[in-house]
Amino acid sequence: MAQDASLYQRSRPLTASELGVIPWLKVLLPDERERAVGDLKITDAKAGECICRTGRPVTYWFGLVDGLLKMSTDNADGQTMTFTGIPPGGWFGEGTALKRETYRYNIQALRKSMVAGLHVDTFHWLLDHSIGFNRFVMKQLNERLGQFIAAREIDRMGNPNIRVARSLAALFNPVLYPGLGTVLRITQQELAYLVGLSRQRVNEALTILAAEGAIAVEYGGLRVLNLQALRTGIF
DNA sequence: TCATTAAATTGTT
DNA sequence: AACAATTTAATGA
Repeated sequence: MAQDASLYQRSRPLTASELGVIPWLKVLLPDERERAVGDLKITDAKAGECICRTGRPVTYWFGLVDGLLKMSTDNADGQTMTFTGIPPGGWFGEGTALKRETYRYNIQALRKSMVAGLHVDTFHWLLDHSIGFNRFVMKQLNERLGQFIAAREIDRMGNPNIRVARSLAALFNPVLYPGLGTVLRITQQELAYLVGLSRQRVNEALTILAAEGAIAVEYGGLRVLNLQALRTGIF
């Protein structure tokens, strides 16, 4: 339950390889890129730690360099509803950063993660100066909208197998998370937290999905063989 | 580089 | 929820 402030204090500049994971840097012009890189900070987040909590003022636009995050919100009953997971290369909070509001959801680290932050002022400067950056953010917002709608459907679905399948498909969404290849490093325990099922039920679902040929289960992760099948639930 | 040990992850009950 | 089996990571010769 560390505060945001302590996160920032542990921050440091990024290494070259860490910069390579940030998708939108590639669409910037040299001078824009220089300014953005100069302002980027990176911090470690321990497993279970909160990156941002609802109600806190926005100071940074966040992106994941390494690890796995979960985006969720607490509804009135105290139940937490998970919208989506965020794999490396994913950036979030642009909606709230745009309006300089407070966060509307929680971002929690599912395992030890490295989180990069860009100050909102620089975020706005990029919006004012870079066409490429605007295009990236717009595409991101549009995709996110679709994800939130899909998340509602997933939560309504009773069949856990389909639920796991859809959640995996969401994690693999290549537009929103371009940094991801075909292998997803996620343990079944982490996936269970993400989907909101028990680990053994997730294990069962994964076995079925593997038998259908949609994925291949590996130690400490899995490989997506048929993304279309995961999305539609038709094999 | 290889062997041994510890830790993490998975598959079952 | 607890167990055993398996895989990876770490350690040291």
